[in-house]
Amino acid sequence: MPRISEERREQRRRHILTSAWRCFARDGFHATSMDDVIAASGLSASGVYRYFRSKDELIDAAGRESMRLFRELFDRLLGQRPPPTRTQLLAEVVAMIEEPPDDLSRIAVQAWAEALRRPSLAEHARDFHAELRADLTTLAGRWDVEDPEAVATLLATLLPGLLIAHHVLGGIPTEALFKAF
Amino acid sequence: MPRISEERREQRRRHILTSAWRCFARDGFHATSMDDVIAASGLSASGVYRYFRSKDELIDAAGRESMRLFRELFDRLLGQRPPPTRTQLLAEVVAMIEEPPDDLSRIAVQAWAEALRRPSLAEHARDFHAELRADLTTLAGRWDVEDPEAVATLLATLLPGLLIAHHVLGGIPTEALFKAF
Amino acid sequence: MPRISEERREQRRRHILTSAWRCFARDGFHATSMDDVIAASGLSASGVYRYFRSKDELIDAAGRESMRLFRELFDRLLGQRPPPTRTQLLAEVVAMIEEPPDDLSRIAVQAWAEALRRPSLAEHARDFHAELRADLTTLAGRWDVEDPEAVATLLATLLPGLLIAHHVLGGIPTEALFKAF
Amino acid sequence: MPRISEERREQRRRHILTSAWRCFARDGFHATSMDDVIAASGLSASGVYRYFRSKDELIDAAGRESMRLFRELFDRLLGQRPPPTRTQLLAEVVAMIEEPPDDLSRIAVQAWAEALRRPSLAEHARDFHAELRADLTTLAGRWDVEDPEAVATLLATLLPGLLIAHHVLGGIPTEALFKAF
DNA sequence: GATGAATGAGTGTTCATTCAT
DNA sequence: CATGAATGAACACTCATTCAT
Repeated sequence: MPRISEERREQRRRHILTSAWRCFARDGFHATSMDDVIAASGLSASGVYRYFRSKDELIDAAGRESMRLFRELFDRLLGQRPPPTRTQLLAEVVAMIEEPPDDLSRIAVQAWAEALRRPSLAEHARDFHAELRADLTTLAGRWDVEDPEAVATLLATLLPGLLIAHHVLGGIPTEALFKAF
Repeated sequence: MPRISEERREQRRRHILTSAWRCFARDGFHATSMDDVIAASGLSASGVYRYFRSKDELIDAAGRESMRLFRELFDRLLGQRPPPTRTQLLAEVVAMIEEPPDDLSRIAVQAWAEALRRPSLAEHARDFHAELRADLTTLAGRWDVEDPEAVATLLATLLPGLLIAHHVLGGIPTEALFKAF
Repeated sequence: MPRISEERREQRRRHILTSAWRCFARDGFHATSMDDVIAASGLSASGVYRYFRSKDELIDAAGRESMRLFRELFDRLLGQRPPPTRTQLLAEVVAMIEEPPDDLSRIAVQAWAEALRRPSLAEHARDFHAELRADLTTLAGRWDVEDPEAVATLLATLLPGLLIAHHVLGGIPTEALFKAF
Repeated sequence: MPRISEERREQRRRHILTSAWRCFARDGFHATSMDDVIAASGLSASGVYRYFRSKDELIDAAGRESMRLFRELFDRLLGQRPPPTRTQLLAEVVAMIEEPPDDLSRIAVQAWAEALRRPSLAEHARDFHAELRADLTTLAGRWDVEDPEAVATLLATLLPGLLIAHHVLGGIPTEALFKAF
């Protein structure tokens, strides 16, 4: 029987993950040391290691969390009533990315890079992407498009480029995308 | 007078960069140690440091090189006579990404992630992207599209997604993109 | 009044010692962590610490126990009726060592090494050895030997070598010892 | 081409091994930290690691060295002209053990214990023991004994007991052994 | 000019033990 | 009385980089 409730345990885990999150978003997975995470969490080294067995586990959890949060945001977007039009959807995705804080999308960019060498993250990314495409397909079914699935795929494939445009290239070229899309 | 020496110097520099390249593509920038690079180059530690003052400089150079090589590939594509149609272009970009070796695109993914924290790389990425858009715009001018610049922008923004789809998501959904685009 | 409680206490203590024993025999005193012992015992950390104040105390207890058990085995051997002859005794000691499980003798070897730095264990080892020599002397008095004490001493001194021969050197050279002894 | 001569390299390696030796003799293999060894050597951490890839490698080397030194001592004893008699040999072995410094024999005791869990050390111990028995057999051939090999085996098997008697039990019972042997 | 031995600061992780609950 | 979460100090080891030769 644990002295700490399951709830409290989960809470602590989230606290550590959040602390790591901030470090990861600022410095990247590898330029963040465990000491950075430990200091940010306010716990002791072994306190952190009780909840995450290794730095890798923490990176994994952060990467997955970034995709989970993206799903949540998309779920909200896709669940709107009345369903957004094509233009509205793109506008809202862009707004979502541009809206501070941008921790989430910074970590997503790194998670994709990290997925190159970390099969567990790659798998998670695949799942995320598949679900996203499925949902977008449903939504696109309501638009006046010839092939909803194809349009959904294009949108989903565009996503990484939007993040990179925002963070690296000086901004998302919203106007142009509206016109071309 | 030191003409040959200058040439040799450049040659050496490229050799080191190529050696680092292989390591970076395999393990990422941060999981690659300078010792890895030094061993791969076959030179001595100080031999490497004579040509690159720090690991950061090497990462920078590798990131820039990845963009330079991409430019080269696009230059070839865009310079074709007769100029490729919209569909042809997309097909050739996909073919270029899918064709081994995939070192180049692996490093590009990492370079974008690294650009989040490294202004010099971000700047370079911006330049690359601007040039790419300009060239694509010229090309798109020949297609039957309403707004060539918008189409070029869409294509350029799509690029990161294509790389990630290839490396992480199990393949580029070529068919769907053809239809939607 | 707390009679039963006292009994239970002793029982618990033995349970912990037995659990530690298994770990120590497998991994040695120092490559065994308290967490290993705690996990093996099935108790909580503080449960274990209630019975043994420190790892050192546990090592001490295990070392002493190994000598106590050796005494028990020798007591049985030496108490045989009719008393064993010289050859029989050696044979039985060898049989005792070679008979699995060999936890006991593995720990004895480690206890001697540990006794180099741990006066309390050294003292215990001295006591054990003195008693062993005394008993063997009594027994040797019945044999046809010139100096029973000398023979007993030789036997007692040989003991570590027998254990090491068994565990490290690939077996006790029984035949040769029989001839020479 | 190394900047440091092969000779100097070997010298440094021996220096580190000697520094570790002192620590190991005092505290045992496992209660000695690499920092202890590093401090004793006067080098930096990575300086030590250039010569020994891990603590395990250092323990191995120390264990082997202890056996090598024992061989050297025995070689000298066994090479004496005229060859020692039985009694002389035993006396000299005892003298050798009792003569300070006793680092060597302290480490030997620990090496045997360590050999329980470290096959490489066990193998080395076996080799050492086999050679020792062979040499002793040759020597015993000159004595007036029925079975030289058996006597040699008894002597070799006795060795661990002598060390433990010296270090742990308060002294080697020389007199008794002389009589019984 | 080129070498590679050497470094100090830092890495991720585990340790024996305690104490709030 | 018993728990197991928490700790601080230590652990073995690696890093990017420099400099005596």
